[in-house]
Amino acid sequence: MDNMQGMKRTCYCGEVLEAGKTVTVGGFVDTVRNKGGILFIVLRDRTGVVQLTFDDTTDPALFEKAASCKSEYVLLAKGEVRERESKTDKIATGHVEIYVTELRILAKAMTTPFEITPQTKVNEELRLKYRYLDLRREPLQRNLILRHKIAMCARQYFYENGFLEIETPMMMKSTPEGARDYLVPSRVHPGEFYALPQSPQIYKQLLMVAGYDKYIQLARCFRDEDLRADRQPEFTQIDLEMSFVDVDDILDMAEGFLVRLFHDVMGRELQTPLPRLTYTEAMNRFGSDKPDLRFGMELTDLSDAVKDVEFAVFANALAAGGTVRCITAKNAANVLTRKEIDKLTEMIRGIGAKGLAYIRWVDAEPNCSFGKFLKEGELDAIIAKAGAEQGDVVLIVADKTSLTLPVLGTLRNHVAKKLDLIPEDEFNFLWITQFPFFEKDEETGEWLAMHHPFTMPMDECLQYLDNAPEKVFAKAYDLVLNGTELCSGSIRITDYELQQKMFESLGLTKEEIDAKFGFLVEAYKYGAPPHGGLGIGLDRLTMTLAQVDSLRDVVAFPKVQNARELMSGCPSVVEKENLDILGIQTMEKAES
RNA sequence: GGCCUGGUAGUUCAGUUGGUUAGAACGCCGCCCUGUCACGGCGGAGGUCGUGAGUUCGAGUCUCAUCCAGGUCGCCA
Repeated sequence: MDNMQGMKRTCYCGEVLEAGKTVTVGGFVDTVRNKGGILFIVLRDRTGVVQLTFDDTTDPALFEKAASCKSEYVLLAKGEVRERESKTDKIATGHVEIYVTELRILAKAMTTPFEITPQTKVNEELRLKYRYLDLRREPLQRNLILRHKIAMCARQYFYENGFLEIETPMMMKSTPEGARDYLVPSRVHPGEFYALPQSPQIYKQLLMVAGYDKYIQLARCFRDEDLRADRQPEFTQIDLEMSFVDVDDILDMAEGFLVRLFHDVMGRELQTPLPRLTYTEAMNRFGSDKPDLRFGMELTDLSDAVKDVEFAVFANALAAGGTVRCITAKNAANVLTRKEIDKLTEMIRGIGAKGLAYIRWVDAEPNCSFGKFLKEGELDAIIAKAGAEQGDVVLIVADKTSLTLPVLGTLRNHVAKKLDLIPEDEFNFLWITQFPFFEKDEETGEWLAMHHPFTMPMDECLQYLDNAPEKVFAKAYDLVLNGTELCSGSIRITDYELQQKMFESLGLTKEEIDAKFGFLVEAYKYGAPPHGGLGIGLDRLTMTLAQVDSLRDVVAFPKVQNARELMSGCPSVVEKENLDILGIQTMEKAES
């Protein structure tokens, strides 16, 4: 094995573009192609690949050494860059090669458990166990580099706009967010715990009280909940907070960042202002508070058109104060066969719907699943309202409004995917504003805060706080991109009395308030400028811009569904004496 | 915690109503080849069919349990 003494890398593999120069490159062996008297090594680093060429007539010893190289060996090679005799346009450096005069083998490598190639079909479990090898692959490198560029752009943009980056603690008192906390035991205070932040919410609000009127942080956040493709237990937020602002100021600032991001990182122009929908409008039109606007297929209210129909499902839903609504899938009759509609029915039953009525219009006469209940002219009225024509399928759900809308929203996404209606390579942002302040617990009938209890109600709603919680909307907003929630924020309550009132309407006792956030309430008594902010999910943003389906593709060392990290195997059992120091008793983990 | 899908050479997969010695491609090892670039040619090694029970004369194949991974619902304001 060689060392680097006397040699220094002068450029990256992907930068070798010009013949005539002498360069030194370092990297991993991608492939070795030994033709007998001439030998090629493709060397790879994070910028790309370059071909090293060896000739057995010029230096037989060097040729032998090159011939001994295997995949993934780490090499340092010096030589003259030459025009190739036979060029290729398959790689960026395909018109040149390095005629190597000095070669160092800096490290040998075992045969890897899977091939390091851009496209892989390898089981993700194996790739995650050898994550450092998977990360050598070009797509993952590209994603992590994209992530870096987004983070850098965020810092630049917000720094230029006067934001200060301030770190908040990783060990803190539990915040009043909704998720379970990851806890850290205190050795000094046995039986007491820190929580890892679910977000820096409280600290950034206190920074506003402290007068640091524009704050930003790329904040690591932790939530101990079950994972999804778009949910990891630890994630990063571009977290910010501003003073002396109202909703529009914050949205404008965030939009400025997105414009800059798209220009600098994606090389595209973003039209602003971004569309803004209220929560109520989004639910009514798309059945979702994070609608994908890359396609239409909006919901239609059929309640009026079916109000006299003697079909028990519709009549019962309407009588109970519910609704009858539909989506109309244009030209879908061939794809959405009877069998497919049955599958859809089964799917929405899984999310609480009782069933799915449909009109499938293939031949001259539409086929209607509830046709026998219809009187003269009623089908025409429904079809007209739904805007259906021959070739279309109308999918109808009748139930409580709070169930019907999200079910159709799910159906809308599902059908759009099925019909291939979602354009690739399009980025469709929108803001959702005016979220309901309270949410009724279906079981207990209690009103709960939909956002954290420091969210400011809209000015015109304050009068309803005591008597009509359903009429109270919040100065809260989400940013949605292609159906993914990217960002969430609000204006905070800065008035001490109003904050007390909010706590009271949420049923918190004085003792509970004191114990949970006494210090925060106290802080607001010393004068707080109006403020608000938001947190942009860096992981999800990267995932969407990289056009991949899983956060695992944009996180260097992700965790799997059961929150384990397959490479190191953590979480892991710790020595009993360590637990004793912390005053923690655990069940003995069964050894298998 | 519920539901769905998957687990067979290093990797990706095939494997017939249950029946001889479980196959292919890529990778790996050896030899040959002076312009390859998915290099090519010849030869070779490599398997506890996730694990454990059961049914059977006989199980990769059928049954049950269990582990692992993915998706999803609950959950994540």
